[in-house]
Amino acid sequence: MAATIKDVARLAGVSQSSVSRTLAAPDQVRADTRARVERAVAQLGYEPNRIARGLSTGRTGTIGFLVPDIANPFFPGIVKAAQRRSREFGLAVLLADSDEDPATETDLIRTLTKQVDGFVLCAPRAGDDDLRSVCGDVPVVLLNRRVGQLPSIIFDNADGIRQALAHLAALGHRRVAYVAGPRTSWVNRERLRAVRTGAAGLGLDLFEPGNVSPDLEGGVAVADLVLAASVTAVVAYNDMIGLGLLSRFNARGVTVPGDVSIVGFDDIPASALVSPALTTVSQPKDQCGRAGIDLLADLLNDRDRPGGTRVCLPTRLIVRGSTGPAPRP
Amino acid sequence: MAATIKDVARLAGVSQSSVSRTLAAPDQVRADTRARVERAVAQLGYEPNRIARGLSTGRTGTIGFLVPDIANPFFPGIVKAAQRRSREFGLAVLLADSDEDPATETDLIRTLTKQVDGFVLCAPRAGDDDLRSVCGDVPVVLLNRRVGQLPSIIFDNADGIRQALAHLAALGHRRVAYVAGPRTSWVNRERLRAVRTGAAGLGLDLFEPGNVSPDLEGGVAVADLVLAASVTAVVAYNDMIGLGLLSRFNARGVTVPGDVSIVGFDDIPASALVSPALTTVSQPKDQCGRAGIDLLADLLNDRDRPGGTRVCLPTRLIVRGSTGPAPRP
DNA sequence: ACAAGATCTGGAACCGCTTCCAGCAATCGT
DNA sequence: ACGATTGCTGGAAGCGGTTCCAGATCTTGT
Repeated sequence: MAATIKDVARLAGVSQSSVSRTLAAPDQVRADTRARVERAVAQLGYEPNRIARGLSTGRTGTIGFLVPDIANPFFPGIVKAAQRRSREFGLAVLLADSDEDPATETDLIRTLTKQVDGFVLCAPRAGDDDLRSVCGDVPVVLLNRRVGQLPSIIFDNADGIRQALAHLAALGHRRVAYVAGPRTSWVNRERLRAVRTGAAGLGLDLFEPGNVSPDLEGGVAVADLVLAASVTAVVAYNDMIGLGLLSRFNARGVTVPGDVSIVGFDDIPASALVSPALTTVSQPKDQCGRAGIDLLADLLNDRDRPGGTRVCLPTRLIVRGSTGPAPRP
Repeated sequence: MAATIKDVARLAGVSQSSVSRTLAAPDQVRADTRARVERAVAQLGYEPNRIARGLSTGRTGTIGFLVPDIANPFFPGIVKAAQRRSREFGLAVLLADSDEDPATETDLIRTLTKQVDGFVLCAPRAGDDDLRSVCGDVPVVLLNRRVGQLPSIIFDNADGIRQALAHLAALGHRRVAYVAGPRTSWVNRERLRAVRTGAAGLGLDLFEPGNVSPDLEGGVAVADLVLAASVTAVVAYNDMIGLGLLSRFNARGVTVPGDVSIVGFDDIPASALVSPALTTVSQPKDQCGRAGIDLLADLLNDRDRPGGTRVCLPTRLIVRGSTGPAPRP
């Protein structure tokens, strides 16, 4: 059995209180008491039981990290960074995967809420109101989603889209398609809006084949529609759709970027591996995960943040092989 | 503030004990008492505080799930399945990422060990003895690793390799390379052994360029060595190495599978997306994650398992575009 | 050297729940 | 109808910490 605070107290010849204090507020105990306690702690290899501590302090030293789908290549990078940062704060991470289902999501939050000090909700699928009601009970940081004034870390989707469109325009493209993701996705709405204003600003002719599921199949399914619309370039809601387009174009003998250019969004690992490699908008995922934990940690210690509680991270266009000059008509 | 057991007891007009019993062992309380408690529970929306329960029962309802690198595409699928299964058991999952470092790994296990009921260690990097010592304190299930008689779920690496070599032999390949992964990896040792016996059995000439890191760079770095050895096919320790080989071959104008065939191992998502798509040995990852939780749950309830505590899951060769008939000399 | 103040310490209550134990009521056998 | 089981229930003692409070000890100023 592991040593308890009582064992330490007995060995050191002091009271439990003193042991507790030595650990929590060393400057409140006399040097020699502290020394004896520390010796006893070392000798017994004592480490406070976090569960017990949690019961009396109401703080568990654990945070909940919720993702819609950990198997989606967009998320592991964020989780990893968050994980690493949490460890630096001595926080453990309770991972929850909602399987893209809003009901499961709120359910998970509800059941986990008493075991954690706070939540990081990564691209939550639940509605604004549900999210707001959750945040009443426990500190929450939103990642890749913004709801009112709630603390959040987002990427500069609009600027990413702007860069992508400017890149295409510079290559001589005049008519481009935007393949939208799920209608209910906050990020999709952001990107869609940016595409519309961006296209208008650059004088681009915009074709919108509608919303598809944000995976390979979605891209494959919409590819022929895009082709029939005689665009010379297509911007995809995300890389998976972009890869689906690429795959279907290849299959139909449409050359990329000779006949049509493709730009994705997210810079998932696979995008660099296909050929031609996918031009895409990259987001600092590790920074996002890290900043999410930083923000939550500040919230937990109700520290004020100089930068405010709503962070926007820059995006960057990565030009690879899938974009090239527009073909001559 | 959330309702406590006291509130429920007061409202129902019974003692705390009865409330507790109603929840834990309903058949030990009289029907009408139970009914009153249940009504009070419903009315207050009471849910027992797991922390408090954990303190008195010594069980937290949480399991630790440790991976070497969640950003490695091999793991998210397993984590996801494990996650889903845990939820069915009412278990929460504490995720830990060791960053491929054995010391971090044992450290994580040690610090988390008092917050969890048990661990699932996914492809642990620590040495056998460290692992054994951990398992003394807390129930542990090993995934993709076997250490003595410890409970474990592994894939049938040997059979996967056998299938891959048989496939190549059938295509007329006579001289093949095996690009080994990290020397310290248990899985690598398994696969290497299987390659040697398999090649001998099939009368294949085996070239071993040595160990490389199990990522894209590893594959790229070793590609020229493989080529210089005039093999017609190469089996890679894993898909990332396989993709690295493919990429370098492409760059050098070596056609795949015209000049040389490539077989990977793991069937990560990207392998299906590249062209030619990578022939690879697939492992039932979701089954693995699920079985890991099942096994741990049995251990936690010290149930006896009919199947024993060491499970071996089948592997399956997925033939794609990267393998073809051996070129005529 | 002594009172006032500051510093340190131990006792005890408490966090929310489980579980042992004793007691009481209802049931049973004869 | 009576004692012996059996079935339920409430009280209370933990689980392992933290923290408030009162009292003991040590400084300090004079």
